[in-house]
Amino acid sequence: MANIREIAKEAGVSVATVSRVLNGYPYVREEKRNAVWEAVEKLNYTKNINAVHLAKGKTSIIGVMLPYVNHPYFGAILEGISKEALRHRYHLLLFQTNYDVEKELEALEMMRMKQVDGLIICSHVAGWNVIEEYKEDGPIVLCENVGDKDFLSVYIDHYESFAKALRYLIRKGHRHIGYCIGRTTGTNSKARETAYYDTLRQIGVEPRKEWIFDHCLYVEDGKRVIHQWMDLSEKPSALLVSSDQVAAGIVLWGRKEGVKIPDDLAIVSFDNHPISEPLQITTMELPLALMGTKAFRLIYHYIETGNIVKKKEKLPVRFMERSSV
Amino acid sequence: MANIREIAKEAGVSVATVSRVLNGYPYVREEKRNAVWEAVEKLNYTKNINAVHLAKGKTSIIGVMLPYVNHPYFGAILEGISKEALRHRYHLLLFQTNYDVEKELEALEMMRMKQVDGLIICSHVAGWNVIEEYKEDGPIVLCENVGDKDFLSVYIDHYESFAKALRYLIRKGHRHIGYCIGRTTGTNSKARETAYYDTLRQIGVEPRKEWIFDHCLYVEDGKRVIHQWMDLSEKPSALLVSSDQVAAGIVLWGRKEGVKIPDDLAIVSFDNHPISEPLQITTMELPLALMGTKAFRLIYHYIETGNIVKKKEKLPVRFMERSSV
DNA sequence: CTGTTAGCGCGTTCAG
DNA sequence: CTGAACGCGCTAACAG
Repeated sequence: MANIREIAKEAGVSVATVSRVLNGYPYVREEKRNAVWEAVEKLNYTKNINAVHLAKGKTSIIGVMLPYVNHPYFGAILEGISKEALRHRYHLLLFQTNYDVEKELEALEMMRMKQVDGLIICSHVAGWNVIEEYKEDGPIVLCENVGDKDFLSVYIDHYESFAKALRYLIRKGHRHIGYCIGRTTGTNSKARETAYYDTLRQIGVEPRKEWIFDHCLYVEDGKRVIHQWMDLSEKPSALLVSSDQVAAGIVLWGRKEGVKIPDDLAIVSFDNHPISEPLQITTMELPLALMGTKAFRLIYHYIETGNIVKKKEKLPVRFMERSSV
Repeated sequence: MANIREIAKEAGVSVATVSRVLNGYPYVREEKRNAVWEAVEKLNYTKNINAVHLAKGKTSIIGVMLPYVNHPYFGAILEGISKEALRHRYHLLLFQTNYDVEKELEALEMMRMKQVDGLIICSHVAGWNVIEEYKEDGPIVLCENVGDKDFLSVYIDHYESFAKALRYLIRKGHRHIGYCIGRTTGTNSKARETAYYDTLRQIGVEPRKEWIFDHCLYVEDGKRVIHQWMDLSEKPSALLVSSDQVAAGIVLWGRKEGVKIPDDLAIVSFDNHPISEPLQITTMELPLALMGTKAFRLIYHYIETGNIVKKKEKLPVRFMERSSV
C-alpha cells in the first residue's frame, strides 16, 4: 500500500507538497499538482486515516451511547443524530451498553483515548460523578434533563409531560391511574415517577405501587401488562404508558381478551409513533429525532468553534388527543 | 496529555516495557510492572488509540452499511451485529446511506483508508463491479444472496420464501395476488419479483403491474396501500407484504375503512415482528438478528484467523400461520 | 526479562 | 510556492 512518501517520489515533489495537494491547499503550482494526482492515480494511493487522526488529534467521529439499538425510541434519536452527522461528514461510533456500567465506561474511555471527538449519551445508568470524570476529555451531550449539573443537554421535560397527561386523565374523571415504564431508575424515569406521585397527591389520591408496571419496552410487554392488569383485584381505570409500542401491545392484546378501550381501560401513551394513529391511541408526541439532531449540532458546534451557544435546551412536546381515553 | 515516553521516564523503564505492561504481556518483573502502573496512575495516562491503530494497522472496528437506522428490519440486523461485536470487544461504525451510491462509496473508502477492518453491507444500490473494487481492502460480508459472485454472504432466500408464501395463498384459493415491497431494485427485491412472476405463471395467472406497491417500509405506508387498494377497480384478493410494519398499517387502517381481513383481503407478511402476533397476521419469520450475528462472526473469524469457514450461508425461515388468510 | 530503535503515515512549522 | 525535518504516540523486532 503506497504512502505519501512514495507519491512524493513518483511525482518528484516533497511529501509536504503531496499533503497540500491532497488537502486542497491552494498555493501549489498547477504542474506539480497534476503530477501529484497522476502519481496518486498510478500507485492507487489512498490516505491512511489513522495517521491523519494521530497527526491531527481528531477523528471526526462522534460516539453514541445507548442501551439498545433496536428500539424505536432510541432508533428515532439515532436517526436524528445520523442525519445531522451525515450533513457534516462526521461518522458515528455505536456504543450499545445494555445499561451495563462497564460498557458505559468503555464508551467514555474511548473518548479519553481520542477514538471519538465527543459523546452523545442517549441514556445511562452510571452516576454523575462517573461521567463528570470525563468532562475534560471532550464534549458530552446528554439527552435528558441534567438540572443544575454542568453538562450540555437537549431534553424533553418528562416531569411536565407526564404530569400533563396525568392531569388530562384526571380531568376526564379518572382517579385510579397506573403507569408503565421502561425501567424505574434513570433521570427520565425518576422524573415521571415524581410527576406521578406529585400529581396524584395534589388531588388527594394515594398512589399504588401495584399499578406501576416496570420493564415495559416492547409490544410484547403490553401483553404481559394487560394480563397482569386483568388479574388485579382492584384495577386502575387508566394507564399512562411510556412507549407507544407497549401501548399498542396493551390495546391489541386487550382487544383479544375483550378489554374495551377506553371504557374498561383508558390509555395515554408517549412518542406518537405511527402505529398509534390507526390504533387511535391518545399520545404525547416526543421530538426524538429532533433531539438527536440538536444533540449532534450542539456537540458539532462546540468541536468546530470551541464555544457553546446554548448549554441546555428543552424541547416541546405535543399532545395528540385521540380516542383511547 | 501524558504519553508512553513520559510514563517510561517516570517509572524508570523503557517505553517497550511500558507497552508490555499496558498490554498485559507476561514477562515483566513484578516491581517494574507496579512502577509502570503507578506512573500511569500518577500522570493520569491514557493510551492514544489512534497511535495504536496506526502502529498495528488495525482498528477493531467494523463498518456497517445500511440505508436507514430507524427501521425495524435493519434495526434487527444491527442488533444481531452489535450483540456479537460486543462479545468480541469490537466496535461498530455506522454508515447510513439512504441508498445513495456516494454514501456507499464513502463507506467502502473508509475500509480502504483503514478506518474499519471490515464491512458488513446490510443493503446497497451500488453495482457489483463497484464493490468488487474494494475486495483487496478488507473482508466484506453481504446480507443477501450473492449467487456465484465471490463474496462472503449470510442471507435469507427471498425467492424461496416469497414463492412459498405465494403458493400458500394459491393453495388457499387465491388467484388475484399483489405485493408490497420496500423498493423495486436490489437483490432481495429482484428475487421476490422473480418469485412473483415465476410462481404466478406456473399456475397460468398473468401478473399485474398495478398490484405491485412500491416504497412500502413503514406503518404509514400501509395506509397508503389500503387506500390505493380500495380505489382499484379490480382488486387483488390477497397481498404479500414484505414488512410486518406495512402489514400492520394495512390491517389497522383497513379496519377503520371496514375492510375485512382475510375475507376482503388476505395478507401474508414477512419478519414476524412482535406486532404481527396480536394482529393475527400470518407471516414468514425472518432470522434478522441471527443474520447480523452470523455476518459479524464471519468477518470476525476472517480477520482473526485469515481464513474462511463457510463463504455463504443461507438462513432458514419459518412460516407462522395465523389468521390473516 | 528489558532496552534500543526503527517504523506506522501524515500534518505542519519554518526557512528560503 | 516548496522542501526538510520534526512531531503525533505506540508497537514490535532485535539484541542482549
